[in-house]
Amino acid sequence: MTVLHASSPVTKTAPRITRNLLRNRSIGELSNAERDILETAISETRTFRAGNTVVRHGVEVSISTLLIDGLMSRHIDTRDGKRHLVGVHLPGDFVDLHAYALRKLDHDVGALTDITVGLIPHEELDRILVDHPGITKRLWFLSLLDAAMHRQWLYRVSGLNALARVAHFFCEMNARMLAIDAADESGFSLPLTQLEIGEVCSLTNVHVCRVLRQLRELGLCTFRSSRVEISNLKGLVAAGNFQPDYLYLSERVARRATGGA
Amino acid sequence: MTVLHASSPVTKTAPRITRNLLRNRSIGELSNAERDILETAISETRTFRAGNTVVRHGVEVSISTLLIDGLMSRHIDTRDGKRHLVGVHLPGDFVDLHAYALRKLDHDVGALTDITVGLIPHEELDRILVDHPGITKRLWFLSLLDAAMHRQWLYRVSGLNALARVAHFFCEMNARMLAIDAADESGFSLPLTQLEIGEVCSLTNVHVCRVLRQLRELGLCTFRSSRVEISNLKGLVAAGNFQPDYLYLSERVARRATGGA
DNA sequence: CGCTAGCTTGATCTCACTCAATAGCAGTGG
DNA sequence: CCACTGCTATTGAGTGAGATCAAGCTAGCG
Repeated sequence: MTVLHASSPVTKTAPRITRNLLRNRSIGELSNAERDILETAISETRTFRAGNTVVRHGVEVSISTLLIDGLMSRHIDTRDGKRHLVGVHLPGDFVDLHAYALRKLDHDVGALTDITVGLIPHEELDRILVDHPGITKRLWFLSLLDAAMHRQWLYRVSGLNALARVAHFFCEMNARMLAIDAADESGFSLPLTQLEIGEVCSLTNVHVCRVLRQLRELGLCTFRSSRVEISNLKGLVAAGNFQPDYLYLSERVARRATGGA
Repeated sequence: MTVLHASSPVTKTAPRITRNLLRNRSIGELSNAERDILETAISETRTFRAGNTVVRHGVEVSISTLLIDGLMSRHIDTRDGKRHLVGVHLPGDFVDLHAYALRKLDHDVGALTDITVGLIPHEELDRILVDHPGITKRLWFLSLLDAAMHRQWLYRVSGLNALARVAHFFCEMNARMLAIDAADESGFSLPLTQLEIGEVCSLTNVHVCRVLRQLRELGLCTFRSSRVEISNLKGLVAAGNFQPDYLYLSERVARRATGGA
């Protein structure tokens, strides 16, 4: 479990592994020195195929993973076989940083698409904790961001109806994609099935399908072949009652994420 | 906002202010030295009356609050006046520790009952961050615990029906109360209205009332005059599909919280 | 070509919401 | 002392958003 073969050597040139880490957030970008330290801490990179479980709940772990490429999920499964997503992760997300202090996770972590991750042994984090309080605070910030997203997800499923939930989720994804430069004015790629969107929004795949049609008919957005095409961002933001402050984005990106509302 | 009168002097004798902080958790108790440092960091204690808002969302804060006595809530309000609780806090909880790295909160924090809190200026946390990595890691752990609870709340409202939600919530409260020695074998005090339980479980007060009757009729528990009387803990745990691992309790308390399941 | 996974649409059902009326209880003031 | 107000709890009747069940469709792929 702890011994992983170094299949792909660490690349520290050109596009940096940490390029999307904390990118466009309110606390400002990482310095090059900070990036160096973090990239040195990454012992290796690794790939997983879509659908694979990366970390299973309850198992003691000694490594955390930084998502470099692809989409990951965090989910809680029920005895009757239903899956509930409690998080969707994009490149630049420190997917299971919380494993560092918790040791065991209370949920599963999986690959939604083929992914590339960087692995950081917890001894490296120990070192950062002692030697680099500045970086520690930034990593802590990341955990808190995660919790802030959980709270908003809680609001989403308990405070919004089906249409608004999906709209809100699309707005969040759009905002986070914008932050890592993975969305343009017209939309973004979202390689999820309708079933998975349902697992995020606590809806059945059947109802997600109906809601997507509604969003289309309202002229707000179109979801087809793993891409969200936004036709009316302000309308979508209003439909989902989306306020991006919980993402702690840089002002510029926050403005773009709401269509300048 | 930042200047607060030192109405009640800090007491460092007898029952320590930090007595419930991280009490009975899996990472072990705080040492006396750690308690000393944290208690020195608490600039003063303060009281609020039930119903008051302690921290409002969006306002920059420079102090975090440790709950010493009473119950607090964290909630997101909707435009149509509905309130959604995203957290309930017990003595020993570091209610808005996340304000330290986030600066502004994305939700409101309020007093559910009359409360006493300890105030820790963020400069003190800065000092701890630099000088005491061990304490920093413990505080970080607390933030992560918070996030873990959010995830389970997400599961509760999206994966369980009305009866199970309330049962799950009662089980969580029981477990957390046990951890701070505020519950006995028969039950615990829970000074919430049915409306507030509804705001936690995403149910209307009317439906909470019906669910409470069901729980009574099933012989699982009774909620009356702000107290949960548990008649069949194992049954309640089963009804709520409650697994306390997300609370990262000490083994002893975890066992008590499930009735030795 | 057939198989499978995902999407779509329709019909029916149900859990929890809404609306409404009543009762209990605490506090307040005459 | 009782009358009044406001909050909380309780119970009933009717409603509706989304679930469930079922069938057909589409597209990618070995």
